Parts: sequence; structure tokens; C-alpha cells
Amino acid sequence: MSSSPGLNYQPLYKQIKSLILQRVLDGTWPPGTSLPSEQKLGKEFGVSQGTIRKALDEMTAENIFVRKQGKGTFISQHSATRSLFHFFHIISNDGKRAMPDSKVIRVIRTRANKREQKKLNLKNGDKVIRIKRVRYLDNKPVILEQISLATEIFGDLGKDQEIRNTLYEIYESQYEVKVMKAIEHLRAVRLKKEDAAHLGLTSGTPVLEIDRQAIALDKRAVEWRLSYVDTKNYYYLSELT
Amino acid sequence: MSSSPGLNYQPLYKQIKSLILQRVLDGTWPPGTSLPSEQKLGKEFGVSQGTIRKALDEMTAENIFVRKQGKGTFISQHSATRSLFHFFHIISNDGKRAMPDSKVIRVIRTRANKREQKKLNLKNGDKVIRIKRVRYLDNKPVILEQISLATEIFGDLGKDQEIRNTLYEIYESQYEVKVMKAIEHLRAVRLKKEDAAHLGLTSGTPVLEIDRQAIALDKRAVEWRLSYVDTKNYYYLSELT
DNA sequence: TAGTGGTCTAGACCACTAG
DNA sequence: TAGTGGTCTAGACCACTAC
Repeated sequence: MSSSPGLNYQPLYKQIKSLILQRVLDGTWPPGTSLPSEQKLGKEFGVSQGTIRKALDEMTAENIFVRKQGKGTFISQHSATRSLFHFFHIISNDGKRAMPDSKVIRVIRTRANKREQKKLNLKNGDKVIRIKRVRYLDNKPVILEQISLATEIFGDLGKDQEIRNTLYEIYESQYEVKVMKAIEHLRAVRLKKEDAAHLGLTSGTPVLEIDRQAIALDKRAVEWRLSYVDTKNYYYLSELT
Repeated sequence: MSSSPGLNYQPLYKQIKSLILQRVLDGTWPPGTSLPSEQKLGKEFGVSQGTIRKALDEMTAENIFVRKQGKGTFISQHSATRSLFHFFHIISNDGKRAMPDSKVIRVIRTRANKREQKKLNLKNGDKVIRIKRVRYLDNKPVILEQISLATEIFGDLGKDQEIRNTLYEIYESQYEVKVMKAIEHLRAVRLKKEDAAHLGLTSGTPVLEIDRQAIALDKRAVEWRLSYVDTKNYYYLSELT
């Protein structure tokens, strides 16, 4: 547990962090379970409890763990609420967060097109699952979205299986994919003719396009999502801190 | 430096934080200057250096300070680059961050309208400075924005004074207003007829509307900004972590 | 060389949870 | 009561900066 200073110097707690991250990635501790106590980890890695704490504190700030005084340190899980609060930024004009409801229009399996190849780092010929769905807020259609997933990772998703509202929970519980980050590109575009009916709008209406790449804990881009949002009664919230 | 446990228990380092925050707010240490060392602060407040460190670390994470090993802890400043990286999220389609250039169309001083009163927490009759400007990227007009500021805070801004590109630097250096946070509401709207010429677009074109409230270190909403962005060659970047 | 922040340790005590 | 994370201390040494 050391490296000679100078060129490759990494603080002890950083080294501990990557050792612990490995265990999270290889499934030693499945989501929801608790880690050994700081004392035990310290003994095991041969460092002081304070050093373990520094590593765990940083990883907690990165949303990998949740710590509860008196109870322990837990692998964070995508609960429905967390998914929504963290990754769903469409808010009603009155400031309320509505719970979205989803209706799948179709699921197809096909070869990735150029754009999907780029967004998901796929090779020519790789296959994807392509899901199209409408999301409802307050019982009205507000978001039309197309979701692309590499078949390699999410092989049987959508086959004989209801696609629930909070996909990120499914990714985690069934495919061991932990979405930790999303990169969204937003623009205003005209609603396309073939999409208009799904949102109950006329073709050409300005809608908010959200192009999202979801990044997993291991840095892979695991999902590409293209959404069109009717922003007459809703807005996209972005907080810069 | 203590409070009886139980009802109002606050850890020592939290108490230290608010004491230090006070000094930042009352101008004891102007932006850019350095704080006393951890040792000195510890002596002064009668706590250990580790407790001071914990307070400063948290405040550094909140962008209040910048710490430099071997040099010291400094009050953070809005440099032009920081302003842009932090608060300017319009990116060119090729992924490059362009430096915006601004041209002021007009500056007026008037009574705050209802919306301004709401966004800036003003009373009926309070006055505002209202700035309208176009921002250029790669020498083409891309953003049209209207900025409203309470006259009470920014009395003489814009009077006989060039309004430079990075307003947040001016707020900080000339008005002791440190913008720490921005809340943005985004939607897609049709470009209004009277705005079309400024962006070289036809009326009705979909544009991205950004409604931004800027919040200062002392939690006041100090600026309201309504922008319209032509997102044909640019997009708004939002990262959810 | 002196001074700063950054890391690491060892140990004490506190607050919270659960049996 | 025992075990967990949270706070606080005191002290050592390291890395970086400036003189």
C-alpha cells in the first residue's frame, strides 16, 4: 500500500478509493448492502481509520455511497425518487415536480445507426434496443422520447417484460449498470410532423430537444436518449452552483 | 465557542464556518486576498488546526475559497474565465466553447414590472436597471438578452460606463456582490417579431428561452436575466452528476 | 530556508441506531 | 449496551511556493 513519491505519487486515500471502487464494480457489495465498518476496513488495508474515512467521504460526495450515523455505510441505490430528483428536471410552471407516467409506443432491435454508434461507442454492425415512449405529466402527454441501448449490455430488456417508468432502477437491479452521470445537450427545435400526434401538438411547434448520454460508474456511455418536451406548461430546471 | 448539546447542537466546524462567512460578507477579506493560515485561525478561534481545515474545506467546495498548496487560502474571484466556464453553458455544435462578445442595445432605468418584482424580491415602486444586449459567438448574433438589476444595489451601473462582457466581475469588484449560484428555467418558444431582427432570424423560429435568477453569497436574488438563444449551431450543456 | 496547505496517524469522546 | 459514523484534538511528516 505505497508508491514511491515523485512521478506517480498518489495519496494513500486515493489508492484506497480505487481499491474500494473495484469492489463496488466487481459486485463484492451489491447495491443496498453495507460496507464493513471504518475500523475493519482500516485493519484490512493497513491504514488508519481516518484515511478510510477520507476515502469514503469523497466517494459519498460522488453519490457512490450513503452514510448513516449509527448504522453504517451503504452502496447507493437508484430508488425511484432518487432517479427522479437527480435525473428528471422537468418541472411544472407552478414549481411542482410532477411524477411522470410512461407509455411505450414500440420496442425494436436493430443495427445501430451512425448516431447511436457515436453516442454509445459502438462499432459498425453492433446492435441496439430502441425504445420509443411518451411520458405523461398530470395525465397529459408532455415528453416524447427515444431510448437507445447496446444489446451487448441490455440483451433481453423489453422482451416479455414491462418497461417501467424508472429505467435506471432496472439497469441497476437487473444489469448491474449503475448510472452515475448524465450529459445533456439542449436546443429548441420544431416538432416533426410524425411526432406531433404523440404530443397532441401541431407540427412545427417549438419543443425542447434533450439529447442525453447516460454514463455508468465505470465511465461507459450506456444509454442514449433523445427527448422532445412540450414546454408550454413545464420547464427544464438547471442549477449552476 | 460551544453550545450545549441537544436541541441546538451545531458541530464546532459549522460554527467556525459561519464566523468565517461573516468576515467574507462584511469585507474583512476582499476578493483575491488571502486568509490567515490554518494555524493562526485555529489560535484565534481557540480550536485545533484540523477543525479549521474542515471548515475551510467545505467552504472551498462551495466555491467561496480557492486553496493553493504552499501559498494559502484565497477568497475566490470571478475571473472572466471562471464566469464563463461556470455560468455560461452555450457550446458550439463541434463541442468548442466560444468566447462571447456583447453589444448593448439599450439601458433604461424604470419602475420594476410585476415579473421583475417577483424575480428580484422587490416591492411595488422599486426601481430597476434594464439592459438589453446581443451576444455574439464566432462573430454571429446568437443570444438576445434582457438583464434586470435592482437600482438599490447597482445604483450607477451602466451610467457613463461601458458594460463589459462579464458582468459578474463588475458586480463583484464594484458592488461587492458575489454571485454564487444561478437558477435557470429553460423552455422552447417562438421568437417574437420585435426580437427577430436582432438575431437575424425570422419571427416564429424556435429559440431556447433561458430565465435565470442569479443568487449572491448572502442568498439574495440580485439579477434576473431573460435570454433567447438561437440553437441551430449551438446547444445548452447540462451535466447531472 | 521558512511558511503554507495536504496527508496520515492515534486516540478520545459524541450522536445515533438497534437489540 | 455495543457498534456505527461524526467530531475534535495533537502531532508528525510531505509537497509546493517563494525568497
